[in-house]
Amino acid sequence: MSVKYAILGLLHYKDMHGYRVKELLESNFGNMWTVNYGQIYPALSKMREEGLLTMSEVAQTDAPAKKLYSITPKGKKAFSKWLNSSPEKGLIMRDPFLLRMTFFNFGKKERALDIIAEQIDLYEAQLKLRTENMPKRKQQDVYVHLLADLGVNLNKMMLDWLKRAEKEIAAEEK
Amino acid sequence: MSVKYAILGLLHYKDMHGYRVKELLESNFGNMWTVNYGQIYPALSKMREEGLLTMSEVAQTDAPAKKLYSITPKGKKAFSKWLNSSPEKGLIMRDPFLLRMTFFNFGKKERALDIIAEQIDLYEAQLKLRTENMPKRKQQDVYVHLLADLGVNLNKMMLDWLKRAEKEIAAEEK
DNA sequence: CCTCTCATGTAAGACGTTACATGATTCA
DNA sequence: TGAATCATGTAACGTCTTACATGAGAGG
Repeated sequence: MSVKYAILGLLHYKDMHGYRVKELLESNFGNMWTVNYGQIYPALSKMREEGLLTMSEVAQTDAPAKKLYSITPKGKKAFSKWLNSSPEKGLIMRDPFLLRMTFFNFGKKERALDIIAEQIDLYEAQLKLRTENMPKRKQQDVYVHLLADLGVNLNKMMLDWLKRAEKEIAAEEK
Repeated sequence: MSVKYAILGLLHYKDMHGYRVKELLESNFGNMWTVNYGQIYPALSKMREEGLLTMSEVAQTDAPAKKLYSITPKGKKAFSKWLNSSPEKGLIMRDPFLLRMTFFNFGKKERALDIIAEQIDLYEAQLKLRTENMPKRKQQDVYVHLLADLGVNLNKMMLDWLKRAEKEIAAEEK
C-alpha cells in the first residue's frame, strides 16, 4: 500500500487533512499520481486505528470543519523503515493512448494522426503548467526539485516523440 | 478493461493461446506491461462466452495441450470500435523508487545514493536489452517500431536524469 | 439562484496481484 | 534427480475507480 507511505511522508512537513493530502499528492509531488477520496479517507482512518496518526477536529467559520491528522512517533518509525528498504519491482507506465497506438496498423491512418494531435495538445498544456510551477519546486529540497525536473523531462521527451511519430506516420504510403 | 483490447489486438496477428499472449504483451509490445495468468485466462474464457473469440484445443506431442483462440467477426468489430474511440484519461506512471525519492529529505543521503546506483544498474541492463531487440521491431509496422523507440527513449532519459540526480545530491552539504 | 471551492465520507464493483495446484517434456 | 520451459487454471486478497450522498460559504 503506497498511499499509506505517501501520506506518512507528507505529514512530515505539516499536519494535514484529507482534502489537502489529495491536493498535494496530485499537484505538488511526483506529477505522477492520481489518488481519490475513496482511497485517502479510509486510509487515514485505518492508519489512525493502527496508531500511526492522531486526529483532531478543527472547526472553521468560513468553511466546513476539517480533520487534522498528525504523524505519531510510531508513524515516523514505520515511514523510516519503509524509506530505507529496497524499492520493489519496477516502474509501471500505462497509457490508454499508447495501447491504442500499438495496434493502429489495424485502424485508419487519419484517425491515428488525429489522436496523436490531441495528445500533443494535451502534453503541451501540461508542459506549460509544469514549467510555470518549477520555480516553486526549486525552493524546496533537492529531491522534490529533481522530481519536478523529471516531470518536465518526461513531458519534453513525449512531445519530441509524438512529433516524430506524426512525421513518420504521415510519410508512410498505405 | 484494457487487457481485453490488448488480447483482441494480438489476435489480429494470429491465433494464440494464453501463454503466448502473456509472452507477447510483456516482451514484444509496449515494454510497459505486466500481465499475469490470473488476468489472462479468465479474460479469455469470458471473451469466448461473449462471442468475441472461438477456441479449439490442440494436442501436442512434445508439450501439454494448448487452447488456441481465434478472434470472431464480432470481436473484430468490438476492437475496431474501441480503436477509433478517443483514449480516456492520461498516462499513469508509478514507481516505488520515485515515491521513495520524493521523500528522501527525511532519510540518509548515503542511502539515497545507494538506491539511485541500484536503479542505474537496472536501467542500464534494460536499455541494453531494449537496444538489442530494436532491429526485430523495425521489421514490424511503424506503430510497433515507434513504440519500441519510445521505450528506448524513456530508458535513456531516466538514465540521464539518475546520473544528474547523483551529482546534485552528492554536491549537497548536509 | 447557481456554481465553485472546500470538506468528508461510503458502497459497489472493476481490476490486479500472489499464491497455490497440476502436469508433461527437455536438458544437464 | 532436479531444474527449466511449456501450459492451464482458481481462490483469496488487495487496490483503485466510480458513483452516490451531504453540506456550508463565496462570488457572480
